[in-house]
Parts: sequence; C-alpha cells; structure tokens
Amino acid sequence: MKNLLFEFISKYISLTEDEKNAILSLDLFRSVKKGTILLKEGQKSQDEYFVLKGCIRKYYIINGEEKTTAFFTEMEGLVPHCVINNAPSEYFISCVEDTILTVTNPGMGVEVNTKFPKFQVMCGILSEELLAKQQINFDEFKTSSPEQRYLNLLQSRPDLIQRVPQHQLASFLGIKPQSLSRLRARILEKKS
Amino acid sequence: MKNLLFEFISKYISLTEDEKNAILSLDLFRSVKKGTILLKEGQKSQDEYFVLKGCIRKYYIINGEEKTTAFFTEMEGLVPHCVINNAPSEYFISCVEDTILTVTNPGMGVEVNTKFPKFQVMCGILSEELLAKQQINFDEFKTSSPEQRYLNLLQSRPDLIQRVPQHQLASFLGIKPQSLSRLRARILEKKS
DNA sequence: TATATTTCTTAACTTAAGTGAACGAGTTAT
DNA sequence: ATAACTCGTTCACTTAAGTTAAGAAATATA
Repeated sequence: MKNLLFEFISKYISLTEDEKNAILSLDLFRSVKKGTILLKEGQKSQDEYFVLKGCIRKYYIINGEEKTTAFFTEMEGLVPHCVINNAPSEYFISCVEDTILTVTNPGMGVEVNTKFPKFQVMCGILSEELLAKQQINFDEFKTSSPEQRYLNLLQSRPDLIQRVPQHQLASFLGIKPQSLSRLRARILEKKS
Repeated sequence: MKNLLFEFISKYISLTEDEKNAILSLDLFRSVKKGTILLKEGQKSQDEYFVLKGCIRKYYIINGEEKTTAFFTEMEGLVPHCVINNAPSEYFISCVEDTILTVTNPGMGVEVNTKFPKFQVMCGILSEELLAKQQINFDEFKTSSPEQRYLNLLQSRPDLIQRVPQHQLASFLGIKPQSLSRLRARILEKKS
C-alpha cells in the first residue's frame, strides 16, 4: 500500500527517503469494510480521504431518499466540504467495497508542509487539476441526457458500472433505478 | 473600476500603494460591448477574466445548439480550461451585457507573484473557495429537478433571471426554453 | 419609420422519466 | 433451513420534458 501512495506522489514531486519516512510516521493507512460509514450528515469532522484500493461513495439523504453524487476509486482523493467550512456535514460518505485509504487532516498537513514545502506545491497542482476536472464533469452532466450520461460513463469509467449497485449508479446519473433499467434495455434494442 | 478591484482584493490580502501601482501598471481593464465574443471554440488563448461590472456567459455548441453552462457576474472570475491545459477551447465565452472586466494571463501572474508573494496566497484561498462552491453547486444540480433548480436560482441569484435571456437561462437549467415557460406557468398556478 | 430578427409564450403531440406495484434471484439473519 | 430483506427488472399508469409549429411582443436593422 505504501508503494501505491508513493507511486502516486512521484507523479507530482520526488521524495527523499527522509521525507517518505516522515509520511509513514504519521500512520495514515486505514482498512475499512464494505458498508462502513466514514462520515455522517450533521457530523463535524476534519478527516480527508485518499483511496488506495476500493471505492467510497458520497451521498445525501433528501426526503428519506439517498442521492449519490460522487464515487471515489483508486488514486482519488476527497476533502469533505465540512472540513473546509468547519460546519456539520450535509452528506454521508460510505464504503462501496472493502477499501484501503489514507486518512489525514489539515493539522497534519501543516506539520508536514512546514518541514517539506514541496507538499504545498503538490497540493496546488492537485487542486488545480481537480477544479478543472470538476468543471468539465459538470459541463458534461449539464449538456447531456441521462442516456448520454450513461453511455459516457460506460466510456470513461466502465469499472464503476461493474462494481457499484445499480440503484446507486442511477442516482449518480440523476435518475431512478427503474429508469436506468429501461434505458439499458433501450440501448440494447438499438444495437440489435 | 480600480476601486472595485482593490475592494475585492482587500477581502483576502492587504495591499500597499506600491503594490496597487504595480497592478495598475499592468493595464488590465477592458470595456466590452454586449454580444462580444471573448473566446471561441477551437481557439487557443491564455486570457483569464474577472468581471467588475456586467455579465459574461460560457456556452458550448453541441449539434448546432447553444448549451449555456455558466454565468459570471460582478466579482466573479473565470480561468478558461484552455488556459490550464493549453489546448483549443471546447467552448465559447461571450458578453451578456456591456461589461467591464480585467484580462490577465499566467505570465503576468508570474511577474507579479515573484514581486509580491502574497498574491499566491490569495490565489490559493480563491481556488479553494471556488472548488468548494463548484462542488456544492454540482451536488445541488444533480439532486434536484428542473423546477427545483429554477426555484433555487430564484433564491440564490435572482438578478440572473432578470438580466439574462430566458433561452440562455433554460439551457443553464438543463432544459429547453419552452419547458422553462411551462414550468414558470406551473409555479404561478400553484401559488394561486 | 418600416422591416427584419430575436425572444418569449402557447398549443398539440411525442418521448422519456417518475411512481407504485409485483416478481424472482440473491443475500443476510435467525 | 427458513424467513426477511435487498436488488434488479418489468409493467401499467402518470407526469414532465422534448419537438414542431405558430403567433405576439420586443429589439435591432435598413
């Protein structure tokens, strides 16, 4: 697992052994079972997550209904909104599969950042990248129909369709599970 | 106009007269007429925009149809995706109204940033803020129906509904102009 | 000013998504 | 092993959005 993390970091900055050890000494790694809820609505938490293996899911409960808005899989990180504004969380985060992730908090960041300023550089690049991806994603969602969104997902993240329950996928696509079933049947019909 | 800019900046960092003059010497201010296209699909540009007065709009043309995905009004900034990845733009940016804005590019940033490192601090805060807003926006869009989205907009940015043509608003809400008309009629009926 | 052009609304019809219910398959719990 | 539950699919029905067309009102253009 350590290797996965360092491999990821090395895409952005290079680390000395000292620096690697400093990171390891923080004891970041967690192994969580499928179904575990990492963050609940209303909860105040300072934890940030980075998925090394597995899949976690962000969802709201609105009028008693789960509304999934994002999945995070291998090498994807999530800074919950409640960490940024220090207010109770509006949403839940739970594990779709058995998952290995790192759990960090801004305090740890300060500690490491003052010792190794390169981390700030990486965070800068990372958040810029993330913002850009986010915007493109949003635009894509807005400019396409549920069917197009499903076909897009099939292209861009085919693994998700396999590993995530259909009703969560449906909600992620902005529709009901029944509509997703229908839509898939429609696509199959068109192909033949 | 200068005052508007400095007022905005002062919310994040404080500037000396020297620093203000350095900014003014860059000649950032532009006055653009309604309808002017600032960026075209396919174009490579390094320009970043910050609206001081007026309104600009980001839109795609997909199958000959305009798809508006964002509006930027007073004190809102936009770094086009093509600036980040240095590729031809996938979308257009045009002026909804006569608009006064600043036009900057990353090169100018480097110049000012090396002289006044505080700017980097501001940019950090700004992009973090932006990312957070963006995520909340996306979630809100995903988890609500067109009608709810319209009612939301009525709450959060009532000015937009007045100053922007209905067909652009409709597209922004992810529906057709006809549907927006209908939807508004429906809401009026419910009220009475 | 007169004439286009764009913008908004309304209407009739089509298509797709929401809703409620039922069913079987698979899973979990007892 | 059986019961309870979850999950995905299908069906019939309802509701809302897409489509095409037409016309009125506002704006821009000659």
